[in-house]
This record gives sequence, structure tokens and C-alpha cells, in this order.
Amino acid sequence: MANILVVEDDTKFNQIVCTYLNNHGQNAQGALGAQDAYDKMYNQLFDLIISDVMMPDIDGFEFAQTVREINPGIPILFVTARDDIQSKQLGFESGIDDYMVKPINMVELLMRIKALLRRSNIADDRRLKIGNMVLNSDSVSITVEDKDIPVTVREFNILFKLLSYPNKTFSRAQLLDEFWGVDSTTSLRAVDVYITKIRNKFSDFNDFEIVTVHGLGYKAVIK
Amino acid sequence: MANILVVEDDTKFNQIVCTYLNNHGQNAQGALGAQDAYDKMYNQLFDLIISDVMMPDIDGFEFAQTVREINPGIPILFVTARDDIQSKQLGFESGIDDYMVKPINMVELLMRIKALLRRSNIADDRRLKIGNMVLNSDSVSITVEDKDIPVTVREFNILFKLLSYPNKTFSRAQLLDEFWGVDSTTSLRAVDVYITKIRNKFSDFNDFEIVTVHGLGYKAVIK
DNA sequence: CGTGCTTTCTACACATTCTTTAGACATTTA
DNA sequence: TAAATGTCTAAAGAATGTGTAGAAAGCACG
Repeated sequence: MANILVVEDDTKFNQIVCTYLNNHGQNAQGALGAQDAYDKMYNQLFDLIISDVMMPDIDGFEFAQTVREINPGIPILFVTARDDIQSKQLGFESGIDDYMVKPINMVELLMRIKALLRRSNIADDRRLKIGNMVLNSDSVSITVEDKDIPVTVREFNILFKLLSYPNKTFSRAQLLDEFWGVDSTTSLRAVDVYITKIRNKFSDFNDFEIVTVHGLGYKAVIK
Repeated sequence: MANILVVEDDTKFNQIVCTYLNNHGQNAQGALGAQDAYDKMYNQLFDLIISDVMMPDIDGFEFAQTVREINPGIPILFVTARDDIQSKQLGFESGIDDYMVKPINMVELLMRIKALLRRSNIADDRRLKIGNMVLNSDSVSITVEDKDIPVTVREFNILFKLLSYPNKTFSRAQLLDEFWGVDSTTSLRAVDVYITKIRNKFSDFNDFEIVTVHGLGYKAVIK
């Protein structure tokens, strides 16, 4: 299940696409314009963006470029009424990954989405931005104001996970399952050690906090 | 410039595509059928495959699946006369990344190729400039302030790759797959040796650095 | 072919970094 | 306040990385 953002000002079409995708194993959300999309992207991590080209507030090409500045790894698929080569060219130059012309076939849309997701997992480059902190999966590195904060792979994974789902509580067992493997015999206490380490390394950084949920686990709170 | 294999039994169409791509900065080669393609792939590493669906010897879907078994990362683009959804679906399920219906527009083909290459992180460039250092793929040479720094092919390839994607971490296995071939039996440790050599040769050069990412691999950091 | 030079690759000892546990102490809950 | 749960440090040990030397393979040239 991938988190998909559908940016399209035609309410009806937006809903049709979202419903179809949700009925087919995806987690799609609609945004009615670029501004709306930015807001949603700020609060949640998306795996793929489907965008209209002609939107009331911002032009789709500009939108794509901005999105790419925020999140260079995210696949973008344009859906549009224009079938001319110039538009396609402009789209591809804006950094989009695929292009479909209306009227679109839903089955084909889903297939193209799957192909893009598959490919983006191979590339596996994802970034997360919290205030002026950037977490980069590609290099397993974290920078705050262009200064590198060295972290180990385990530290990175745990922090990335928590920050990807702000306010969601993860149990030690969940984290252990995910990063140590389900058959790991490592003590649950090991997680605490990493939480401590992360807290220490980012104690100066006030845009987020790892909060203990007594009896359950940990969650990241973004301020 | 990417190495592209065009698999298509229609000699004329094959040639048109190859010529167009070669005239537009790519290095395209034709194969007249699946068997021919396997032979060529055995002898050379390709960055992308364009394939017809209807071929005399093997069906395109089967071909795509086999190719993916050999090289899971390579982008595949189908070009076909069939515009029905079933074919597209079958194609995407076989692991292809994009689909175009004949008659195809060459400009669009090239754009889609570039989008796929970008997504699969394949460099499209033969020359790289970092500060006053120039790496030239065609001559496999590196010059710093017009002074030649002798490097071997392996050294060059690894360095070129790392510098093409600054900050991206490459695992030893990834580098081995790419430059030694996926079926290579060479030890992963061989990569370390080259990293050492590169570091020694460029220890005076301060514009970049090869950084070890413990447990993952190496990355180039450009300062 | 054979010679000599270059490149590639393995093996291994040593160095460094990361992971995990244990346990003393702190905090929260009921 | 007792019991349960969480925090944090240090230190041992596990895992990973470095660098060297030399054997093997490849190549250029007579």
C-alpha cells in the first residue's frame, strides 16, 4: 500500500481516482490545488504524486519543480487534457516520471503507478525534511543547516521511521521486528539505548521530540 | 549517453529508432529478436531496453520476465502495435516500466527514455567536472589542472559512479554488479582495495572525499 | 610465442566502529 | 508506596573496514 496524493481541481474526477485507487490496495488522498497539496505534504509522507497540469492556483509544471525541490525522489505522474508534444516535453523537463492524457483508463493508471513505485523502490532515494533538518535515506545521513550529524544505520532507521509517522506510537517490538527482523533475539531494551542516543544527538534541535508513551513505546512529535 | 538495446524484428523500424537515438546522444544497438538480445546482453551491459511485444522467436512478455531475472534493475520500455488494456496489463506484470503504442513519436520516446534513466539513476553524461578535476569517460582519464592522474579502468569506473551521484551510498555489491557483472564471483573485499587506491591517488585533492558508510558501502562527498 | 609490465584480486593481520547487555538509578502508574 | 516501566552508561564482544603484500591474470610489444 502506497500513500498517493492526487492533485486535481476537478472534484469529481479527483474523487473517482482516489476511490478507484483506494479500492485497489492504495492509500490515496485528494488535494484540490497546489497549495492544498503542499499543506498535505507537510503533514504526511507520500510515495507518489498524481497531478493535473492545469490548476487554478499554480501551474502543474511549476508545482512539479517545487515538489522535486522538497522531495527529489518522489515519482510524479501527470494527468492532463493536453496531448501536444510541447506539454509533454515541458512536463518531462520539470522532472516528472510519466505522463497520461485524458480520458485516462483506470487500469492503466494503476499499472503505471505500480511500475513507478517498483522503480522508485529500486532507486530508494527518499528524503524527509523537518524544519531545517534533512534526513536522506540515500546516504543514511542527517544534516541540520547543512551540518552533518553522524548517525549509525540503526539510529537513522528508527528516527526516520518515527518521523515518517509523526504522533504515531511504535512499540519496541514493532521497531525490533522491522529493523532487527522478526526472528531476532535481541532484547527490547536495545531500542531504549538507541532512543537515548538519538535524543542526545538531537538535544539541541527543537523542531521535534521523541516522546515516551509509557507502557507502549515511543512516538515523534513535531513542533 | 546510455547504452540502449532496441529489440524489434522489423528491420526498418529498428534502424529508424537506433539512428534517431544515436543522433540524440544515446548509444543504441539493435537486436532482431529475443535470442539475439540475450546474446548481446551477455557480452555487454545495457542501461535500458526497448522491446517490441510481437516477436518471431519469443513473446515480449516472456522476454521481459527473463531479462528481469538476469538484471532486475534494468528499465524496460515496450513499444507495440496493440493498444488493448490486456496487453498493457500483461506487460506491466512482466516487470516493464513503460509502454508506448505505435505509431510512436520519436521525441516522446526520447523523453520517456530520459525519465526512465533518471529514475534508475543511470548517468547520461560522459564527462564530469568536480572543481578543477575533469573525468572523461570516453578516454577513461582524469585530469587535475590539465595534469593527468593515471587511473585504471576499475578505479575510473568506481570513482565516476560515486561522483555522478554525490552523497548517494553504493554498496559493494551494487558496484560489483555494475562493473564486474552480476554473475561475478569476485569477493566484495576487492571493492575496498580500489577505494584505498582511489583515496591514495586523490589524497591531495580536497574537492571531494570518499566516505565509508559503515555497514552499507561508500559515498562521494563533494565539498 | 615469450618477455616484461600493468592490473586485478585474495588473504590476512590489524584498526575502527557499532551493537548489545547488564545493572544502577529514575520515573510513572495505580 | 510498591510495582512496573523507563533511562542511561560503560564495557565487552561482534561486526565491519583498512591497507599491504604477493600471486595470478591480462596485455603490449618485439
